[in-house]
Amino acid sequence: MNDAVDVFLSQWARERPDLDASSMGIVGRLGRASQLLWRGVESLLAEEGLQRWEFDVLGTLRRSGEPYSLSAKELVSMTMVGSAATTNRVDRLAARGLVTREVDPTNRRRTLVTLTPEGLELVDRVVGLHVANQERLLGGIDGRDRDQLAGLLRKLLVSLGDTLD
Amino acid sequence: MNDAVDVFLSQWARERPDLDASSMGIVGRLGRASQLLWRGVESLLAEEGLQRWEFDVLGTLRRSGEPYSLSAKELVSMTMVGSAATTNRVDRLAARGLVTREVDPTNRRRTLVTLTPEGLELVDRVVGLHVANQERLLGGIDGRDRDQLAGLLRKLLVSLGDTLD
DNA sequence: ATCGAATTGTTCGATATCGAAAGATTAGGT
DNA sequence: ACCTAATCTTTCGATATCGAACAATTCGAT
Repeated sequence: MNDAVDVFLSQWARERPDLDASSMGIVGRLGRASQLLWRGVESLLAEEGLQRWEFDVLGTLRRSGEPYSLSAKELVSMTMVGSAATTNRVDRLAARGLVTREVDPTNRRRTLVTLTPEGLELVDRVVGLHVANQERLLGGIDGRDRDQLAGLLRKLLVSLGDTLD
Repeated sequence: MNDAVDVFLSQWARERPDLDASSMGIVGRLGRASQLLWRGVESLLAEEGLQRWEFDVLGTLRRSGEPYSLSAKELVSMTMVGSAATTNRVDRLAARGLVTREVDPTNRRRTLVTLTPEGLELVDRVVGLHVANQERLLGGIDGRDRDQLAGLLRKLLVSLGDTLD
């Protein structure tokens, strides 16, 4: 059984036999797998009335622990999206009543974003479904392979400098 | 050494110990690794005056072989981007003189997109640098791990249904 | 106390994407 | 031949993002 990247690689091998395309295969498969997995994630979230970016923000607040409150800056660094997009996201979540936005009284430059009870209830319910769904999406590879994959990805990430300061 | 996903996972483990977050770890690491690798790819392409989507289209035409010509529909299916975006991309590449757009005389519903000599020269030069760059980006993991990773990703992709018709 | 630099968020303009509707062409059945 | 359905591409409106410019606040040195 071939995957879509096999075709990609054989085309390059035919057209440019001078190049060793094996590293293209890894980068290509990583991107492709990530894309397909996230598509599966999005489809579950959509059933619960959430977009991926919404779950991203709500989940970030939730996993930060009580009082489920982060500054805009912290959200930026934890979600890997820019400050402009974060402003926009918080606007829309606040409009849905899932978070509140308030000025931090101890430092009025900061905006505190906090889960509302509705937001907390929603994210706590959806995260369970989300985990089960990811389990299902990975169902095609068994536990041993899964551990191996996790380990290799971790090694790759560390080598790419994906560490926290 | 921890990667950024370790923190993510330990936060969830603290807040929701009832959930088994290991599958979240795989999906998260895949997405993260893919993001970081593509960032490295983009940075090389930018040095050559190309954006990722441009290389994506030019490379797709190049690897299709002579006469380096595909219909818009074929481009859509090979690049995984919608038809509206493809129209837009071809517009801009044609404006740069890297491809031509012509109506297929044998079926005037079809638009044929073809590499110009300039486009061919460019993509043939850049793809070599691109491959070397990907080799560099993956430099942190050795050959054995790389093969293992490629195999696992391939298995995952097949299980996700990423096959060609 | 006050001025300039640093920090934090928001606004603005540009960019790229998608889905749905529309336009143009071809194929198929009668 | 003709009409309808199918195919292929483009257009349009909506969405989400980014970087740079801007505004507000705080910090630090004098």
